[in-house]
Amino acid sequence: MKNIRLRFAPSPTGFLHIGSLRTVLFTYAIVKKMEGKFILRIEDTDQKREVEGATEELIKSLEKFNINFDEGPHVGGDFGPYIQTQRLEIYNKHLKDLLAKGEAYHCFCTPERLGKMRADQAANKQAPRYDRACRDLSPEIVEAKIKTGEKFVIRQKMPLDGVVKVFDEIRGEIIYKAQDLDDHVLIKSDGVPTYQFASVVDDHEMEISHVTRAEEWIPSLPKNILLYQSFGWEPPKFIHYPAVLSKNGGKLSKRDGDVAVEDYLNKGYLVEAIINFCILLGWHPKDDNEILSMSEIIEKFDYKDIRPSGSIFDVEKLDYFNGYYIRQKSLDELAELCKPYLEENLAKTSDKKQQTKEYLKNVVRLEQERLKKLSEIGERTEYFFTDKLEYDAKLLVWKKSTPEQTKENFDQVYKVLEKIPDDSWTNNSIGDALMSHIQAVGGKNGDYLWPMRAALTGREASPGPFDVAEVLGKEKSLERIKEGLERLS
RNA sequence: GCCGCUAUCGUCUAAUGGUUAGGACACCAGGUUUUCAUCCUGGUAACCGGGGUCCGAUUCCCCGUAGCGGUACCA
Repeated sequence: MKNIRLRFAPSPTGFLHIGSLRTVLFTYAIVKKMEGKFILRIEDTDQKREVEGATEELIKSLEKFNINFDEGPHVGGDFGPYIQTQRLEIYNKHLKDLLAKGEAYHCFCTPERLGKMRADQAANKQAPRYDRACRDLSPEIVEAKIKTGEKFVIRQKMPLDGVVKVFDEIRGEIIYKAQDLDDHVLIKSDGVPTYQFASVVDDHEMEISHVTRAEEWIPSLPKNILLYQSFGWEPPKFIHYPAVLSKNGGKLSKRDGDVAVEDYLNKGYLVEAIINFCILLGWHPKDDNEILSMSEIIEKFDYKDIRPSGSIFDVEKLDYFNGYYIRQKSLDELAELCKPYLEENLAKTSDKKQQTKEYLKNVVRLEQERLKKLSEIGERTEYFFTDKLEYDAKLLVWKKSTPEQTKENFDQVYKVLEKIPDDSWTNNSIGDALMSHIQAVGGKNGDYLWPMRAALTGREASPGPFDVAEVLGKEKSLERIKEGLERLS
């Protein structure tokens, strides 16, 4: 039985894309479920597109999701190096083998010639494909051209007829006609291999048991399989993940919202929520229970259950998961997570009491069940930190009540609250005092509580008045009620 | 153009050769001793189209259509 070894093989071309994260998550779930090894390999054969520091950022991002590798450029391993541009010698060795077997050939065609060829093919409504002009050059000619310094690439020699049968673990057998396959480039003129060559060599050399990648790679599967055959290697299993699409069905791009994982993190999406949401894009647990921790995912994951069709990234459902996980957090942890988003509010107040950890926790507590994203905490709790509330006096009047009535009720509320001793200024005692007063005078709750809440917060919607009053403190609360009373005059 | 993949509520999805086609998000309504939120209850909402095969197709096959992907000395 072959060892289970899977790899994540990104190109260091920028930030970690949310679609790539789904790829990692799927792969990670498979590896852990099968108790295999997880390898990070950096595919940097396109040096032009490489972004400085991208690999480090990527690893950092993944660490936030608790995705760790058994082997990789940052942790080492027995199958290194794990960066493709450091493996050139390995590719060279295998290339010689391939050339000797006659499975690949030198091509001296210039980019100009190829461009013209493709233009002609397009004009004639033909499929653009290399015309194989160099495929049957004699060894002598090839050698002579190399000697004169002519630039060349190495192309894979495709079969001229017949079919190539490939197997994808999710979709089953796919059959390609050999005539539809192009003699594509294996080694570029600068001697660096293309993805098609490097990935096959590496997956073999690194003893990868299951190649996992996005479905956009399906068309290159026949070429890859043929390469394995040319080398005389046994191919691994191939699992192509369905695409993650944008709201309008296209590729998930910046136009449709955030695509970088870090953007979601910065907006205050929780790691648990992102994982839970992403794993459900193309996969579903058998028992219909969609709330899943990473360990539950690993326990239940089976790549055979991955759906073949693409799925749309619907941020509304992510919001739901995020709200859910925010509600599950302990207050201490949530307050800690909210801290960065509260900085702006903290800067507004000079009141020392409002800058204590205790006050922050109380404020966060009142918003915990209302929060969809951590980043909302600042705006939602602004009134806890400002000295002067800005709002229209009309806000204070409840539904069909009148300003006169409201004023009268306000007066009563003030008097009741005033009598509560400082040391028993709590949610419960405030509530008890007010409710029994309202009952005694035979009033309606809303007639008293709405204006109180509005005066305390200056908002249409907020946590309840007793809660807010408790957190605000007696002095501040009375001050605001008095101010509300004045606004009505 | 050529090649390939895909097709169940708006979205993520489940199941099935005979079912009232199930769940989740969103949405709507009601309830939870003030608003918002939470929570609870209920509701609206789907088998892409056409042919076959079959006693019977959402399910199997073919065709079409649509979406997506590939068609680079990018990955």
